[in-house]
Amino acid sequence: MERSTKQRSAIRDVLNGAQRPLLAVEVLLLAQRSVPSLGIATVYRTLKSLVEQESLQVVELPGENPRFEFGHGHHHHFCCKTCGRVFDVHACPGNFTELVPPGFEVSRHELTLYGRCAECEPSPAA
Amino acid sequence: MERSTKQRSAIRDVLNGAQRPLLAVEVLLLAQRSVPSLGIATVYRTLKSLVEQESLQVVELPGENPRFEFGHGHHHHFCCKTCGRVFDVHACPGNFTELVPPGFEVSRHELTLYGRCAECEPSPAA
DNA sequence: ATTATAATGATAATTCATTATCAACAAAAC
DNA sequence: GTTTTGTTGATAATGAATTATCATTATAAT
Repeated sequence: MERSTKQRSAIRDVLNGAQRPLLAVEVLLLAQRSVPSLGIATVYRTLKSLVEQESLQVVELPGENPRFEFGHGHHHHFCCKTCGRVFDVHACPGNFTELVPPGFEVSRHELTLYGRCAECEPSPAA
Repeated sequence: MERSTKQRSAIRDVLNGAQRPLLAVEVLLLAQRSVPSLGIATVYRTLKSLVEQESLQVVELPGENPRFEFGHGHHHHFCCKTCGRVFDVHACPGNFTELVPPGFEVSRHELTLYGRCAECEPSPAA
């Protein structure tokens, strides 16, 4: 049977606590705060099984490594070009069916916004 | 000086002819119609220099390898889940500034639509 | 506390796209 | 046609993320 370990709890907690999707490396670093000995292999193993067994979602942004977050409905993402962090955007402009030519059928969409997050300074030469 | 070769013309022609961004492998296969001996190394070399020197744009879709297309203004993409091809979508819903929390600044956006293209059959059990 | 075995962590191995290497080839100048 | 040297293609090498291996550790039942 499956055992409960401090490593898995730490990884779960980190994913639950973050308000944003995390890279495997981010999970590692954040979870090492509670379990310093944590290795990257355990992170990958746990992420993989969470994705297979539960509601952990894989978030893929263009040209970036997969991020992970516990699912909470349809939403989009904002990527800060300064700090590289990705935030959830819970608003959605709606359906984009009318953007495509006749004969095309839209079933899903992904929207990624880029810019500067609230915590990052505006560029010096304003 | 730079030399003009049949390989480069073939690659250029393929990129110009396609109405959509192409993977390196797609460029290879399409260009081999005119130059059967064409190797993948030449494709990568040519794509790289075109991106550096000219208006060849890199199109990154979530979880996919980069595609390439000659630039023609701001637009988005439609990815057919059946055939895997990516098409240009020249319409744009506009700016998404109001979707993000105060303090956040949106400078760019990427929109990817998924569904079925006009050439692919609808799923059998309608 | 003992035991069975699932889980961990260090790291080797894998995967796969992309890049480097280099001998053979070919474009452009002469 | 000959020469110069940029270009090509086969393939080895690289890089980076992820996965497998395996001895060790730790959970949970007894």
